[in-house]
Amino acid sequence: MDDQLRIENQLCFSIYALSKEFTKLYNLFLKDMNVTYPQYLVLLVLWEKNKLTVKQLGENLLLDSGTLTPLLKRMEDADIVKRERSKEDERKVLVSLTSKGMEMREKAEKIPVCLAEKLGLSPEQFQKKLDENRELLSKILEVAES
Amino acid sequence: MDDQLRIENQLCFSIYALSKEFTKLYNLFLKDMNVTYPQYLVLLVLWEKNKLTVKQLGENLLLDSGTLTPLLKRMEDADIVKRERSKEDERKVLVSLTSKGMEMREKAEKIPVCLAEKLGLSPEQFQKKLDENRELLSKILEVAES
DNA sequence: TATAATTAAATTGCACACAATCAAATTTAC
DNA sequence: GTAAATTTGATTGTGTGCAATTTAATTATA
Repeated sequence: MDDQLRIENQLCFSIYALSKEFTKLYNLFLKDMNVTYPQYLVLLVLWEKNKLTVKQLGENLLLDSGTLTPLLKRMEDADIVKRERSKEDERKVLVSLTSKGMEMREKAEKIPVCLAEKLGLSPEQFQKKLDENRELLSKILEVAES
Repeated sequence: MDDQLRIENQLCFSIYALSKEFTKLYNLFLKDMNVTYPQYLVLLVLWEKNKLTVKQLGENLLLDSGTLTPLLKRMEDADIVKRERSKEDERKVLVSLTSKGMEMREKAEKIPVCLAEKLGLSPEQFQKKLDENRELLSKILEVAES
C-alpha cells in the first residue's frame, strides 16, 4: 500500500547514497594527492578561475563560510592555496593556488578519464545525466525559495 | 581544452550538490517532526521492517556503526527508537520504534506527495530517475571493489 | 557626516560520515 | 575443549556541512 515511504523508492535516498559512494570512490583516487573530495572540488574551481573570494568560491560550490573557512585553512597549512585579504575591500579574502596547488592539476587530469572508463558511461550518457541533474537541482533550489 | 576538469562537467559534483540541497529541503519539511534527514532515513527503514540490528540498518542505509551508534542514541534520547541487546547473541543490538516513532509515520506520509508535486515530476520520470540512480550506484560499488 | 543598513568572513555549536581501533561475544578449526 | 579467527558494536579522531551569531568593513541615507 504505502510504497511511497519505502526507502527503496526515495529519489532523495538514491541521490544521498550515490553522493556518499562517489565521495568514497574519489577519496581513493585522491589519497596519493593528499586531498579530500571537498578539497578537490575547491581545486577544480581554482584551476579554472585562478583567484576568487571565499564568497565566490562558496557560490561555485554551494558551500558557506562555515564550511569553507576551516577547509581552506587546512589547504593553506598543506601549502596548496594562499589566502590574503583584499586591499580594496578588507572584508574579502582572496583565495588562490600555490605553485604546489597548480602542479596537482596534472595528476588530477587522469581521474575523469580513468573513472568514465571504469563506470562504462558513453559521453552521451554522461552528458545526459549531467543535464538531468542540473535540471533537477534548479527545481529543488526553486522549491526551496518558496 | 580541458573541459574534463571543469566543475560544471563533473557528474560527481552534480550529485554532490543535489544531495546537499535535497537534504536541506527535507530538513525544512522535517523540522516540525524534530528529526534530521539521516534520522528520517532510519525511520523509513524501521517503518518498513520493524526491528533490525544496527548492522542490518547499516546495510539498508550504507552507513557504518561509527555513524549509526551516536545517531541512534540521539533518537533514543528523543524517545523515537528503542535499543536492546539481543538475548541470543549479545554482540547484536536490536533497534525498534517506540510508539512515538510509529506515530510519526502519519506526518511523514504527506512529504513524498507534497514534494513530488512541487518538483513537478511525473511518476514515470520519477521511476526512471530512480532506476538510473540504482544502476549507477551498483556500478560505483562494483568499481570500488576492484 | 554620523548613523543605520548591508556585506563578508570568522566563529560557535551541533550533527553527520568514515577510517581505524578496541572490546566483547561467538564461531571455527584443530 | 581451547586457541584463533570472525563478527558486532562502540569509541576515537578528523573532516565536512550548516544554522546562528559575531566582528569588521563598506555603503547608503538622513
